Amino acid sequence: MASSPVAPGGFIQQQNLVEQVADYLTQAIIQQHFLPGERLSEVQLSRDLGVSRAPVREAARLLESRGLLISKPRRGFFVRALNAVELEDVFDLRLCLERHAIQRLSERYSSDAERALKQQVEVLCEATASNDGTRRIEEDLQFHRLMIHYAGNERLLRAFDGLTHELRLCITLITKTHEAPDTIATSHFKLLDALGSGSSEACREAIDYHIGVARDFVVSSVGE
Amino acid sequence: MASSPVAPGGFIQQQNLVEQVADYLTQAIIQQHFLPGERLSEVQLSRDLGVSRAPVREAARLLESRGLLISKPRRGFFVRALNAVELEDVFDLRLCLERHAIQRLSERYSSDAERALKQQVEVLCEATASNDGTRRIEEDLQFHRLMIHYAGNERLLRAFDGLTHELRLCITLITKTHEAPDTIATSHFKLLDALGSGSSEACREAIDYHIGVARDFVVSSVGE
DNA sequence: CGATTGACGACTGTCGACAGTTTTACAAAC
DNA sequence: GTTTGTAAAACTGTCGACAGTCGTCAATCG
Repeated sequence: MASSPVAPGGFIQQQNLVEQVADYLTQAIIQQHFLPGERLSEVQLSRDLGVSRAPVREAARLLESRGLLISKPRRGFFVRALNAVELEDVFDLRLCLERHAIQRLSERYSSDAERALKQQVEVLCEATASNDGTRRIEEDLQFHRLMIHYAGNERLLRAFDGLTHELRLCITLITKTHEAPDTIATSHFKLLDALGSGSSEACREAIDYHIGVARDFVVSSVGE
Repeated sequence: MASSPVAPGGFIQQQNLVEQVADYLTQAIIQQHFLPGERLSEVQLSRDLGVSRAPVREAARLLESRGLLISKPRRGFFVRALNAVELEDVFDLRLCLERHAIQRLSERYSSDAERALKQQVEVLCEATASNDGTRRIEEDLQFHRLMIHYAGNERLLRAFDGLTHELRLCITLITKTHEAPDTIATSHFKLLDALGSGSSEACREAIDYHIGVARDFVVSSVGE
């Protein structure tokens, strides 16, 4: 979407303001225009965006529920700063969710799901080749999101989405380092192979390795 | 638990209108003063509670993030109605989280944790004997919350708390049916035994059985 | 020179009001 | 009796304003 902070003047007014502000804030946080720990002023934001404080507050509360902001009473909203421990917790929970998802999916693996996942791996490979780090990560997450989607538990998917919001907090840190493109592809193909084999042990092994690599990669990027 | 340093006795008057409204709404929904699917009018609520619409809106958004309400644009907030499928999804996710938690806990089972859990089982037994259905369920959930707390992943605990909010949606349905008191006690003691044995297989087996029973119990209560 | 205190400024929590939209009520036509 | 069209009522989304509170910083005191 619009990556640069737009000047308030002629902007489209199709969606509700809260979502627009939430999108703006999310992008601004991800792109580190607001640094971790930084305080956000409702008044300043509403002035900059040309809206009143009400939608700003609601958007901030939304981002708080997603873990991107934290609010201190009478102090306002602050950009969430993830430390190494919290990040490990996030990946531990992600492992928990994806283990369960791939287990459930292997029990009901349809040709539909297989086709969609294979296509997404191709999109991911393409994104990797394009050298757009952010897009690569988004397509990577999208693959896992699809996997959980086809696992057939909507509530599980919601939990995963909640995690990805937090992962995006340190997305720029991750994009700074470059993983070998072929590694990414083969790593995901192994997941597909495990699913195709129908072996729940193979699935668990594959996802454990996959998430473990991602965790080590991210945690080492953050704990500098 | 470190997260709720509740001051005992008459503590400071809550200064947060939003929290007060949220608590009121939560209780009203749990006690079915607002029925599932019912629409909540911001104006009416603010009149009834003697506050303006702003805190009501924020509280409603909070409850929306907890899954107790859902909002439709330009329509307002509605009490969430869980169908059987969603409820099964909730229990499937709960199984996912608790499997992981008991696994992690068995790896780091301390005498501290053991003591706290045993004490909580006693509290639970007491609550069961008191014939207060709501309190029994709350103490039951508290046991599981403690278990996940001692598993050492704060993020995992948050995910569990998000689930319990949804479970409370049908708490009255559950309390209407009565489980055998001794069954509840022994079921939790088995979890403690599994943890004490240090066997991850035993832990998994115990939690699978435990959550499975709870799921069947609740789903059969709802799917009238 | 360091600690304390008091005023100033900025900000959040809360409020009432207005505009546009959705729902409802009602009447007319078939 | 049913359907359709219209108008009123109610509601949400958004706005600007006010009051209480918190942090800052300079002036004062030890």
